[in-house]
Amino acid sequence: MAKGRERILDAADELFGELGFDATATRQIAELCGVNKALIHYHFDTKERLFHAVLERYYGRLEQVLVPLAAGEGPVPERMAGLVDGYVDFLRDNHRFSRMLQREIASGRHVEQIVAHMVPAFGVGVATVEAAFPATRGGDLAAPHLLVSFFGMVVTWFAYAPVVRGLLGVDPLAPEQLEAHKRHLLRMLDLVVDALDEDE
Amino acid sequence: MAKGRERILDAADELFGELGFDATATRQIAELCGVNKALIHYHFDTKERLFHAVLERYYGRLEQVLVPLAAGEGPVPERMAGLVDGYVDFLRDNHRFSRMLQREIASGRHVEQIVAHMVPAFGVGVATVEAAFPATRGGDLAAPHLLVSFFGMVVTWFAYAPVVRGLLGVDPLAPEQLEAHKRHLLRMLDLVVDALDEDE
Amino acid sequence: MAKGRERILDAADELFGELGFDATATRQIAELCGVNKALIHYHFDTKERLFHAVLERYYGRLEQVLVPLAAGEGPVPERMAGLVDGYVDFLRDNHRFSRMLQREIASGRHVEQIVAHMVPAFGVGVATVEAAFPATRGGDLAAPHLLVSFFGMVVTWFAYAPVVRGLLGVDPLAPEQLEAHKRHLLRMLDLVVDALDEDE
Amino acid sequence: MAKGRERILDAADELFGELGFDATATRQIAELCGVNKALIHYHFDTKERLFHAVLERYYGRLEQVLVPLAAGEGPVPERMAGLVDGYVDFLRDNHRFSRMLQREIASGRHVEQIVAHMVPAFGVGVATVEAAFPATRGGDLAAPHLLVSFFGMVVTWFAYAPVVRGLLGVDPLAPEQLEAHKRHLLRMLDLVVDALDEDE
DNA sequence: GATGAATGAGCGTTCATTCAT
DNA sequence: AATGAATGAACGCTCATTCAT
Repeated sequence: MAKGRERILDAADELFGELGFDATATRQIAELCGVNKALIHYHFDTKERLFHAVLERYYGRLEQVLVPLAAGEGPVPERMAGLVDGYVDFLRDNHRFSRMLQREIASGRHVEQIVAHMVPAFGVGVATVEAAFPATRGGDLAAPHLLVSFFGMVVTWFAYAPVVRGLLGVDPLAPEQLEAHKRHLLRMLDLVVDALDEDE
Repeated sequence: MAKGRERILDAADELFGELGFDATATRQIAELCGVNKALIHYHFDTKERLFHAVLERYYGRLEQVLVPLAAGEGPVPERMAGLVDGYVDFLRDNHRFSRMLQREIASGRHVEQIVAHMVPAFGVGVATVEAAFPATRGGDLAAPHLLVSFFGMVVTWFAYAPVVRGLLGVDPLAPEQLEAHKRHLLRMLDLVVDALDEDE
Repeated sequence: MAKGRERILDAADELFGELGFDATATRQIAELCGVNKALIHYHFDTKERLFHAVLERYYGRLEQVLVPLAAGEGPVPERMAGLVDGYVDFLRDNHRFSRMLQREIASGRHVEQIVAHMVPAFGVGVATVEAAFPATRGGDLAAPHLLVSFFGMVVTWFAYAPVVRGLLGVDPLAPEQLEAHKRHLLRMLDLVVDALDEDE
Repeated sequence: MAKGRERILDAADELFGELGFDATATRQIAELCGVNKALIHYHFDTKERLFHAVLERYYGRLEQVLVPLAAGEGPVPERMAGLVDGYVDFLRDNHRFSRMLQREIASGRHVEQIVAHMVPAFGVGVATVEAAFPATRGGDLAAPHLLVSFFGMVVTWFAYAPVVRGLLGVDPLAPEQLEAHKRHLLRMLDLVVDALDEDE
């Protein structure tokens, strides 16, 4: 059975994502999913470990989406575009994930867990880009900077949704806006790939 | 007089920046600057308003730095580069500011205050870019997307410092790393400006 | 179970009755009955609601005593005397109740709750007196004034116990003094009933 | 000058009377009369002594009203009626006084001060009644009981104003209601005096 | 006479956690 | 697997009071 466990995870996901780790009380989680507060500790021991489990569930889903895209057989620039595309779609379908990430990273907490998941992905990314464009190693478009910049461009659009909404007057998470931003990101990628090709 | 007020602001800045709003207790702030807990409430009324005052102090400094750069007389691309440069320098010298921003924005709190400061700056930015490159309006390199992307690229490097450190094995906030990233950002800007020039 | 709940109620009764709502700290209540301070909020949510519950318990007891006396079959004057008698006895056995009432009513707080309990009793009282002595309606011995006066005479003896003690040099709550005052009240009632009979 | 002293007393009177001793903060008093909080302590030392001064001012006024009425030359029953009349008028013109009294007496605080003022008045009252109606000494209409009862009847009407308002649906402190209650009290006094005359 | 700054003690309340059942 | 009762620690905040000016 263990139906309670999943319901707790869902409620914790919602509240941690919406309010943040500190601002979420275990009492709220228990109330939201209709179980006793003590049951949370029975299943997850501490609030910290419950948060860990929520993050872990997200990373499981994310890797299921990104690994096939990264491991594809096509040319590198197309796979990079596919990853940007897939990552935007994933954040759109898991809109609380990016906010959770931003908050906790900036808080310096749970960073080990996040880094542990990012390091292998990042390693593969750097290796792939450097294999495709060996001349750029160490240049202004070196793989590590590129990856961080694209990661930043994608995630900022989601994490800053409330700010962007206030600035542009439209909902940055609405489908047409997301598509527009995706086209923008792919164009940026094009510019970079063209520059890398020239450097070659 | 009012020496206590400044000392409280300094301590609040440090703790809010390091731990976040929720994870910082007024008791900690009082202990850090050696004043009585009640004095915080005497000067700032609530913890919320103290945080507000800390942010406000940062925005005061930031505007003092950015406004002259934005209002310069030179060609637009050079002013854009100057702004990227100045913003990176500001975040380097106020390394807690970007983390505070990331956290609170992602938490959806204090967003009104942040937006209130960003809107005018953003408005000027969009108008300036569109005046310099009128053909791009509405395209994949439209001013709003560009601004958000560059803002995201700059701030991510700082806010994700702990992650980047774990990934690269070097301190991303060390002078040489910051310079390298600045060159990367300026190169990205070059690519965009070139593309905009071609579109013209 | 729920042994703690009753012990908290008892301790709250004692301290609210002795010191008043404002002058009683939840910490004191917890210490008096040997439970943790947080348990009070677990069972009663707020200090306000705890006070409410204490009052409610008193009204439950009071109604159990007075309703049978009021609903008796005998002649009205005898039932009035019975009520004075029963009310004095009740206040003697629940000596903190009248002080709590005086204080909170005079403070204008919890008045809704008190009025909610008094209104039906008062309504029955007025109707009964007016049915027995119809000619007095609107006169100087009109039922509402009479009821307030007798209520005032009874309760003042208890609520002003410390003053009366200082004035008379004897304990007004000692059995013989209470009996003397009860005889006084019944004599006052006699005078009124005789006057009402004459007016008829 | 000492203008500040009087303004503090007025503000303290209003707030103590309306909210009670505990529920009134010195900060509120200072804000209400527009002086600095520390000035209260400069003039009155402690909150306790400030309350004492407020009460003292009331007793000064009350004695100025009642002493001439009690010391009159006419027959005792008429002087008793005059006292009831004068006391009702005084409480009407100083409507916060009775609430303050009820509250603090029931709280058992400031009782020494109150008793100190009541004892001489009470002594004179008892002596006068016993001189006029010597046969009643120790009976059911003995002077102490009578005085407490009439004091209770008068003051209850004022102190229980919120309750009476909820019960009767009219404002018990409105002029016509006060007059009606005064007539009621004088009628009660008549009944007692007639009974005392018969006992003679 | 009057003030702004500062304090120590205490407030009601909430927290994550534990435990017996 | 699940619960109601209970706890110790900490929370933001308010209090009457003090003090230097």
